[in-house]
Amino acid sequence: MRDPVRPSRRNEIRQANEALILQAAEKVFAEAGFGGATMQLIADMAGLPKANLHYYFATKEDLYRRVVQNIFEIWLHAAEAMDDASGPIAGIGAYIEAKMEISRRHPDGSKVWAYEVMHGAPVIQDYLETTLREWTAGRTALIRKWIAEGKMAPVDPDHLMYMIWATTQHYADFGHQIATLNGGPLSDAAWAAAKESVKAIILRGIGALE
Amino acid sequence: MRDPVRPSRRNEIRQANEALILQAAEKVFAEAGFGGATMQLIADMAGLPKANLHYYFATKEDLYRRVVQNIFEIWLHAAEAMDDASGPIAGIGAYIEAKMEISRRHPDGSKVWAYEVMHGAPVIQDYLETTLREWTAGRTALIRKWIAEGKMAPVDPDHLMYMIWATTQHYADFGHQIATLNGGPLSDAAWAAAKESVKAIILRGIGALE
DNA sequence: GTCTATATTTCGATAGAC
DNA sequence: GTCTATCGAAATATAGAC
Repeated sequence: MRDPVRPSRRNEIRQANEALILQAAEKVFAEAGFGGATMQLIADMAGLPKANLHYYFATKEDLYRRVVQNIFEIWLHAAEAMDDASGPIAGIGAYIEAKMEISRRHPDGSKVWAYEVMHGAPVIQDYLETTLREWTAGRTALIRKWIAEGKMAPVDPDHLMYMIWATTQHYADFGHQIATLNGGPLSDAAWAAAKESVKAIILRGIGALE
Repeated sequence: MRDPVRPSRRNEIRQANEALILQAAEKVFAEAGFGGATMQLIADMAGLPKANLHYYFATKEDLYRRVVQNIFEIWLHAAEAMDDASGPIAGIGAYIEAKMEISRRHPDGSKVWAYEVMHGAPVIQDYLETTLREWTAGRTALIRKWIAEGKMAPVDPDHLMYMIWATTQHYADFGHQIATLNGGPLSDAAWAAAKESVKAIILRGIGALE
């Protein structure tokens, strides 16, 4: 064989290193934005020489794009419980819980997404126009069905989705502000209380508790 | 006189140029973040040579700090209608309306604030710990009073404030995403509908409509 | 696949004529 | 107070030995 490293072994190395770099990149992009992040900082955090990053990801923008796509995929799967539910209390309640849990577990990914959208979505505009638009249309249709069945008040489904996104992601994107006002990071109990508060106000707000 | 420009005239020039630069800087910082913004871009947008920016603002960070302080001041004054109200329907309703109107009129300022907080508030941490904390304590005390008087449901005042901030600012910070899903920027009527949707869900959600 | 050294560009900031 | 020219630092990206 010309190559001492077998394809499968090489794939393992590539996958492991890509994951390591992506994890470091997510953190640095979240802390500094795309413009403020440097390949050197990402390399240091990953414990690799800077040139290795360019071996696995051709450009800084390619690396950034992968980080944004990751959080997007995670969010897309968060609504499966909503689709299976028979009504808004279980469905929207489960969706809020899932989104809150993602804010807690993946705050950096959420921040990178916020950064990307805030600056005009230069690298994921096509996702907004295709995948996200179709995904949203499906969920608002479900909400309209629940309204027609008398299971909740006739609220605007789009603005309801915006409120759920805004509120749940706020605990990630503005986590630093919340921690400062709270006198420190939210404890497990405080996170549970936050979930319940958000669920209670929104579910009552759409008339799903009566 | 040694100086051909009288102090008052000089002050007028300084004020006018500072305002011009701050306006351009807000737009560029909103579009690119602190790290992605360049003094050259800001100078081009203001129609001035780059060196003039350094004449009025010693460093890029000084200029950025002024932009962040501006939006903070605007938000602080948005709750005056809340303080004067006799209950949550008028008070919180007016606060939501004021915050929505600011998101519509100052989307760039809102984005710069979001950028700053998302990245750990390196230049306005002291504001969070002093002014914002005191301001929030005053408003949550007012909400607790309304709850004690039986004017609204016993929701957690802090999480209610987070929801109001998150939802209203979402229309500025994620305005690009909303416009994409909406098929274009929100019309006057769409903005009015957004305001009413947000008010309706939150006011019903805190039990202030019954 | 890894890493050192470096090419090239662009940034923030300043000097100095006007 | 304005503007051209430029310095020094730091960035992305690559070349090439191992």
